[in-house]
Amino acid sequence: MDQNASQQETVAARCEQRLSEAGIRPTAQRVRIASLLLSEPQHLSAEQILATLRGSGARVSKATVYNTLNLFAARGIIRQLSVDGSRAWFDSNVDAHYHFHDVASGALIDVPVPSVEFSRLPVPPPGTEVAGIDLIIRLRRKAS
Amino acid sequence: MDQNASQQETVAARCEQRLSEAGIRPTAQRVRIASLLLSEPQHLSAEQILATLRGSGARVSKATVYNTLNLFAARGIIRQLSVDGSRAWFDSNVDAHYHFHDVASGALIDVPVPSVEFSRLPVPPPGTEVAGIDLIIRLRRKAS
DNA sequence: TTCCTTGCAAAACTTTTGCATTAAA
DNA sequence: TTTAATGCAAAAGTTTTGCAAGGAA
Repeated sequence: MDQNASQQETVAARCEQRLSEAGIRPTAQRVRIASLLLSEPQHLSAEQILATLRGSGARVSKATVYNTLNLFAARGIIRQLSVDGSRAWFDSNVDAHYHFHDVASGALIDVPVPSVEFSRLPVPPPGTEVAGIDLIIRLRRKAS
Repeated sequence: MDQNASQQETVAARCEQRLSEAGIRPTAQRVRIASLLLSEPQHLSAEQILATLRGSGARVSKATVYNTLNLFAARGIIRQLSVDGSRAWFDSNVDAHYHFHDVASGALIDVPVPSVEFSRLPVPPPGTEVAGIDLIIRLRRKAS
């Protein structure tokens, strides 16, 4: 067994366990989707995931990809991002963090929590409380 | 002439001028869309605008609504928001500001700039600069 | 006239859903 | 065996586009 294969097996096994812990039945498709997303922190669209899986020989349907991503997001295994309205992005980093968005290229870059500090935040309207803060710093190419 | 009619005329006239200043030919449809949006700070979807205009007897097509909203957004007359990925929201307030988003009801509430203060922000990646900051504070119903 | 805008319908995309089939426990 | 997940195709929802007709300069 070469190193790549064993590495993938390790990732798959870890994902399987993580899904089980979340009460999600670890089917072949779900483990493959989880392995793809959770191998490293990244931002992927449903179509990208479908194309990547099919490109690597997996049998997966579009419906399953969407179902799975929604399920993962609902269980807190991934996070769905609204960046530009054209499509949803799925972030494998569920720890609190923010984003740079390079408008020209569409690239998303994680911004760790400690690099943003709020010295003042508005009081939520009566009867509500803050559930989360989505911060997107839009970037353009510097002229200079 | 009653007060309402004269008020509407004033709004329409103001919108017409604003469009002209932006180099946009103030056609009947554009003025109506601008009047609706710019009468007060608000967040509307394309469908809402279409329905409202048709409900008040205007002859407007869906294509024109979308074309017009995109045009206005490109010229900085309105601002397009990505809140939840389901559809675009158009904000008639183009001054810098942030938003509360009541996840349960979908409501959007403006947050004025002075009520948010950043004491630390990340340095943009080399070759880029900050074009804008989108901040959405998600709200849930308070349990207590 | 000439150019721009509109309306309509169709197309393009992304995402969801219904249902028969298949796989998991 | 029983329940849940998958795949396919179709549907649904939003937004864009092609093109003929209409309107402004």
